[in-house]
Amino acid sequence: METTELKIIEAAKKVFVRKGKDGTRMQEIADEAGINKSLLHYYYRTKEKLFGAVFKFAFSKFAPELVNSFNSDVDIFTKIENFINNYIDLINKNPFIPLFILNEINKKDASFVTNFIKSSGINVNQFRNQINLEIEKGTIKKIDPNNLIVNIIGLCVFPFIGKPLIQVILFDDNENEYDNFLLNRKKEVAEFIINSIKK
Amino acid sequence: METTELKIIEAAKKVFVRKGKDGTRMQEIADEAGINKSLLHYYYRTKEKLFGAVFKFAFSKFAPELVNSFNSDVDIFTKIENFINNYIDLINKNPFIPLFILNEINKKDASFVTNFIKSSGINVNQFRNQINLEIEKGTIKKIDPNNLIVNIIGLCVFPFIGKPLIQVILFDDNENEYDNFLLNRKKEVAEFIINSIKK
DNA sequence: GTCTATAAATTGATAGAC
DNA sequence: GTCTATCAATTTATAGAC
Repeated sequence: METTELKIIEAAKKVFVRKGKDGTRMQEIADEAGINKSLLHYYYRTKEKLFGAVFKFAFSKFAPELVNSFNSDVDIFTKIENFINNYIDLINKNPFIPLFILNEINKKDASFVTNFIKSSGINVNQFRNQINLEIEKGTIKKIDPNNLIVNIIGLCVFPFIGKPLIQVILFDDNENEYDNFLLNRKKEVAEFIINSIKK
Repeated sequence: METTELKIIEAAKKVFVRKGKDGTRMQEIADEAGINKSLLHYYYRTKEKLFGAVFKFAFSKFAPELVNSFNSDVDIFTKIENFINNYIDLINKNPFIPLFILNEINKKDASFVTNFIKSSGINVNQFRNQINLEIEKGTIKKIDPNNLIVNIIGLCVFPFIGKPLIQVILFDDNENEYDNFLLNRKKEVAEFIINSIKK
């Protein structure tokens, strides 16, 4: 099915994610969708509402993976490895969404962010408990669970949002080398984290 | 000294860094500086040129720290600890600059990024060699230097650009708890990395 | 539902008085 | 150097024909 509404939302995703809310022109979305500008307003009354739909989509793309991976019922090392594999795969398929989310969410006021995330169902308690349990059991070294969680996510996300910088500084602007770097990244991150926490 | 030009650039930094190039209005910079909008154009002919000055400043704030820390002549563990301490201090003093840089640089075309960074003098060869040497000597475990460098920087930067998200997800939107988390972060990151690479 | 035409508001930039 | 007034272009949004 290729309805107009679908064409609009797909085009809006492309342009908003690449250029941000402020940098996006309704005309460009219309061009990308191959339709008239007025039709955008017919389906989504305002730019703000269209942006809202795109933002919600972008966020909901990444939240479930977080929830499912962190709450799955496997041992801690497998869980960490699974998360890294799945999350980096996901970012690879949508490389511009993380920076888009981080950027737009930093502009929103606090209450919006709170309400939005609360309704997304992200909950890390199960994983937090598991980390503390493994520390008690002596499987892993003592570490603050919140710091470990931030480390895991940060190590997955940062290479993508920093790509233009890293590619030039570390790889002499060679995109092939950078793609190769990203290919190995899953293995490297998992190893780096496991090495750090394993007793 | 409180010249007009200084007031303008200070105001421009504040607004551009918070709202990005596209989200910034010349009027808002003028208001922030307490002067007339026309004066902005008198000193910096266009918005683009004023933005250029701000972007250059923001970047040059973070580049020297990278260069100096990575090229200093100390043992690898001290170097990593020093870098983390200095870099997180620096971000703490300018918490919105990293996301600003990452966001704007992702919009620029590749040749601009290349030329800009090349002229900034960032060079990681000394540090890269040191890592390889320590691996040979058996001081640290085998690890790809580029991955280690990305890990170090990412672990420092990510908690700041992800603050609004992390604060809600991990700290129930309690800002005090998050500030406390950031306070301990230097120690935690250093420990996490050293634990991972030390033999 | 989809288009053309146009309104209404915003905004970067300039001209010109002081 | 600094201001007021204003232009010119852009851009969101709507009205109305088909």
